Amino acid sequence: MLTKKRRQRHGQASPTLTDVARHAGVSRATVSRVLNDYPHVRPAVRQAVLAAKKALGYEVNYVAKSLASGKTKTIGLIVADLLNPFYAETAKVIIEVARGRGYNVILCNSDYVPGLQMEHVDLLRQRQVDGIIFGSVSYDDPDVEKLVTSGYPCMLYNRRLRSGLGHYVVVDNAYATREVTQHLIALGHRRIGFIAGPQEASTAQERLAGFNQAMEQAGLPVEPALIRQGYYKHESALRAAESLLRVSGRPTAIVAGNDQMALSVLQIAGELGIEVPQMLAVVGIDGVDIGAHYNIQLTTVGHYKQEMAALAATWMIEIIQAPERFARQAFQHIIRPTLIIRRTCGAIARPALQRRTQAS
Amino acid sequence: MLTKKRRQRHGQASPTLTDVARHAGVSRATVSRVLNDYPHVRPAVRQAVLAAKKALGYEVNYVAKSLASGKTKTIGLIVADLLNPFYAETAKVIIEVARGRGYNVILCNSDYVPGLQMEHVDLLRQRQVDGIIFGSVSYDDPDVEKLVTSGYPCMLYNRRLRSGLGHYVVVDNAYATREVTQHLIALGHRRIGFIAGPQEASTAQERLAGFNQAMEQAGLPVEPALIRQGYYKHESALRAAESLLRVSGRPTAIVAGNDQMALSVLQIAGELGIEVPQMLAVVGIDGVDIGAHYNIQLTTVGHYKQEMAALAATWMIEIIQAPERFARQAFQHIIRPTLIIRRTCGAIARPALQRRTQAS
DNA sequence: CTGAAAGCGCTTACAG
DNA sequence: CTGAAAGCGCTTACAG
Repeated sequence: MLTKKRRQRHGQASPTLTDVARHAGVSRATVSRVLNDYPHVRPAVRQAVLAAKKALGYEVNYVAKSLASGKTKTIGLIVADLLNPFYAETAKVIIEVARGRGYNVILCNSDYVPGLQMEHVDLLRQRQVDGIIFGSVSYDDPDVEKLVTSGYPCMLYNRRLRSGLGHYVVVDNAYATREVTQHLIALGHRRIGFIAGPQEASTAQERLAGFNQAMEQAGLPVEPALIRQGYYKHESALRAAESLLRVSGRPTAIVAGNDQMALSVLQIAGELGIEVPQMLAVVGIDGVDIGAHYNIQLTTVGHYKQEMAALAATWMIEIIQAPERFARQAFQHIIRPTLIIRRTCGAIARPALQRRTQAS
Repeated sequence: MLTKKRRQRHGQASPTLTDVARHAGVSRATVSRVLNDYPHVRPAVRQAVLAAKKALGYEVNYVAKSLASGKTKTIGLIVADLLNPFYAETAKVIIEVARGRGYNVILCNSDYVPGLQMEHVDLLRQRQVDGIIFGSVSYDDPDVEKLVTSGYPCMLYNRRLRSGLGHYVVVDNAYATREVTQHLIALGHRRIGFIAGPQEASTAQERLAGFNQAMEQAGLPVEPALIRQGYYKHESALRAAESLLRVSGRPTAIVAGNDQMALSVLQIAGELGIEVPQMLAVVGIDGVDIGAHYNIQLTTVGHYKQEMAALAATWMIEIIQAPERFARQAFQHIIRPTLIIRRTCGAIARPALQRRTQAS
């Protein structure tokens, strides 16, 4: 009486492929073939196997299958912060695209800490995930570079490596920031503040560069005193915005390095009694959903996050399934975003009512 | 020359436990023992194994370990909608608690579709996850009930089963809704509208019941015309709120079944030119982060989601690790939430500035 | 078209 | 305290 381990644990054991084979009177190899839709199986045999499977209520054990086949049909996804709507919104798309192709995703939060990210990478590799999608890679990260050049299936989205290595899908950050800055300049703003993301993020550097470009092209001075570090985090962005708004000769407009920090600026402005957009224009970047809310109406640059996430997931899976296709040629895609003009920039007197009134 | 499969794939193979054993001159069993911190191993042998591991750069293969040990150290988490901040915020806590105890989580999105949830359950079981945390179980769900009574490790949070089966951690929804409704009544409101969640959610039924209780206790009539279905979704809540606000004799206050729908009410009120809180009081339930934003300042019932998520994760793992402890006695925890008074209910003339000014 | 056999990389009683 | 052996539940060349 050979008791399977499972039998010991719960009262009853799940049937295995061996059980199905016995029930159908065929070999385990044959069962495996029909279960995996191999071509050359006699219809009668196929029917018998399927009947046995149904009779026993057999379900495949993916762990065993993974060990034998060398693929887990699982991908790891590392984001900086699930509380930043940008990551929640892109994670959702990635999870759904992956699911549509039979992949599950293990979600990890690096909390904007580069060290934590590598811990997750190690763990995910131990788990034998088929690939890893990074939402928050550091601009210079020797570990990730090594991983990428080793041929390990990786996909970067949102941020990329300074070296330019690896497969990635990003937005044209300099363009995005130029767009939004030029928009403010066109509205007559001259003293424009900027709240930057952390140095180690490519997005932060590129967005700052775009801001500087727009200012210079307009012949406006870039005052260091008007540039503050917000680290893409709510708390630090609050402090950055507050100090920016408490100086004498404060800016008349602020470009936030992302929507999350733009929300922080709106928070502080409100608390300080500085009316937006009458006394201060505020713009962000990312196009997170909440920015469209009536009480927020954040002007931003967006319309790219869904595409970015879908591309990242789709091509991650392509790379996993045919790595040789991508060994020489990296998949590198840059999306051009769209300026979304809403209320906080001051360009619109009152909100449009079209959509709602028509829906009534 | 026995080429491992891995060797065929990439240029080089990862070292296995067998390699470590050979390198250290011991058996694989011994390597396994030191790697898993078994007590009775001679210190010298332990050192040798650890040295070999380091020399080879060995990392465990969790898939093999899972197959042999029968545990994957992975839990499944099914939420209704990652775009609802409540789920993003609780998912983050669950992922972090799990990580602290060595568990990874596979995140699934049921999109409020009961059928999709069962698909995910089947997939997660095939993946041999050690347990499943449900964030959005249906009030009546024979499949989940069967799963729960079969002894499969499950944890429900947020919602529970009508049968009362299973381990769960929920908030006292009736109390929560009574609190917020009584608050509105105390402020003088008599015509109060309610936007309900979907029938199949225990939270929706309990919150509606709490609303009715508060109204009845105050001797106020519950007018069916003032109760609308919002399904916990933005789009349908928009429609529900709009129809509620366009009737003649519209309510002076609206209780939304959750914060997500309260945001929808604020959206519509804004678009219709109905000022909050002067012309309409709005309250929600959940205490999502964005509700605290200056531009929103949503009165709600909260201060429970972190605890709920942490308890769900912690006890899920306890149950996984000692199922016999919970075979007779279910873990069932009900959290009493706190009323959070902010601006949208009209109780506060102008927002408090304390925190900020003190921080300056 | 199908089966016997080896193998994936671990763990775990069972001896000693 | 340690090793030999069996086993976890699959897949995959290799024959036929």
